[in-house]
Amino acid sequence: MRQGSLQVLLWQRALAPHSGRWSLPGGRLCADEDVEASIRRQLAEKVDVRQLAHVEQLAVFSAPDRVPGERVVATAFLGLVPCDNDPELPNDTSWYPVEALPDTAFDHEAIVLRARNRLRAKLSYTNLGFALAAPEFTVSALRELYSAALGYRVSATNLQRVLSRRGLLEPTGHTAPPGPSGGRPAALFRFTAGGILVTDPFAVLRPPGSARA
Amino acid sequence: MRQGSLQVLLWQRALAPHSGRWSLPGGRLCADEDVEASIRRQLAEKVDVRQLAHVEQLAVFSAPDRVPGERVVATAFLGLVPCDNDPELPNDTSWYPVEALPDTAFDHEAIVLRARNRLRAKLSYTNLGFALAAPEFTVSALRELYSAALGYRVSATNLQRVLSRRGLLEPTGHTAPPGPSGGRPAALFRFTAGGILVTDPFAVLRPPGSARA
DNA sequence: CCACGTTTTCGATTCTAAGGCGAAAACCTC
DNA sequence: GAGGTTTTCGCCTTAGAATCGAAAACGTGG
Repeated sequence: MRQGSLQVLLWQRALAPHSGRWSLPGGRLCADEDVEASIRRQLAEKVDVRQLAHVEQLAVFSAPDRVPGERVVATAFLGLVPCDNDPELPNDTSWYPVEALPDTAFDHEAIVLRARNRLRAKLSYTNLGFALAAPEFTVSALRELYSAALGYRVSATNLQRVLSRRGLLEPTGHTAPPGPSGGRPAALFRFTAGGILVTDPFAVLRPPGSARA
Repeated sequence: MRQGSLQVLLWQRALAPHSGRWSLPGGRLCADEDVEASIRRQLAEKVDVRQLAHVEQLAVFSAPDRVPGERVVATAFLGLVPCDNDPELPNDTSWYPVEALPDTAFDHEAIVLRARNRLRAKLSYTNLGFALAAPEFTVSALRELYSAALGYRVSATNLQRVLSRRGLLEPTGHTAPPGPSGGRPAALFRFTAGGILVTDPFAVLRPPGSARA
């Protein structure tokens, strides 16, 4: 989340093929690492994004002609950077809004769209939002974050109650200063610890008599 | 679904490493195919499972030591065989209940468990069940299928209503003959066409005033 | 310092959809 | 035709999300 919109970190290719186009960070898998270790290493090498709040496998992209001249199979990952973490970026690296991508290399546009869809889906049934938010946040800020990521406006009232009911949200006791035009100071919240929690993947067709603790 | 339980197709390895153990069907990726084409080819070569009702990527397994002596990165797939399709099996191939796997090779047990979890999750919020069911089925048969796959008993009444409400189920007009002990003849249903439909991945936090068409 | 606009928060109500129960329907066998 | 079996359907309950509006807590400007 950057400047009110969902953005993706791209870097401009210097070498052929597709030199000059923008691509997702990545690189080759080494002998002593699995794919997740590899993508974390690639990110740490090229940009200062060592604290990814969340990393998960997205999909394998393996069309034989996806990279001209060479057979390359890519395992795509979805990684989330908290909005309060603004890493130093090299010149050839930049954030781009997911809805307005530049000229991308290979099949990376398709990968980005897939990642966006995965994020949208998971936002609603997990607490994945915590990976995008700052450690402490107001409900309004969280609402803007969800709205931008989901692509439609969500109700702040409902967002707070849904997340609270699920036990994902807890008040910190602090309050944020009101804006320049006044207004009641907003209470600050944080997500409860415990990593990604799937709210209820089997939401429907539950076992009988399981009134959901 | 075989004999009332969720089963997985395994074949017994003839060569080292792990000779004699049971493994998931698979093989090497060729130059002119993507991973999905590859897994379909592997299945068609080794067993008569050409009509998979559903195939989807599961995850990449890439621990450096997952296969001794050689670096092998595997893209695991989840494929579903309808319960009315009983393919001819070679001698070294067999169905095994997911809950009672034999001695498996490599990390294949973990892969199977991951696949089972994915199936369970998707059964509740997609119409993926159609890929396990016969073209026409009774609600009772569908209930048994869901119960076995999910691992707990579901109510036939509720199952029918939930699926119908979502527009995933439609009556064929035919009826199945009653069992040997009598009983009202069951109506036959089919899943509505249209491939896999995600019921509502954004189930919560919907756009305002969207009462779900 | 007091009325007014602003923003957040909280409670009450409505609405949707799943869960549960029992009666009725449609078949068998004896 | 009586009794047992299985399926089907309607009604009711319950949970949780959506909506609405009032109250709280702050600024600003007269």
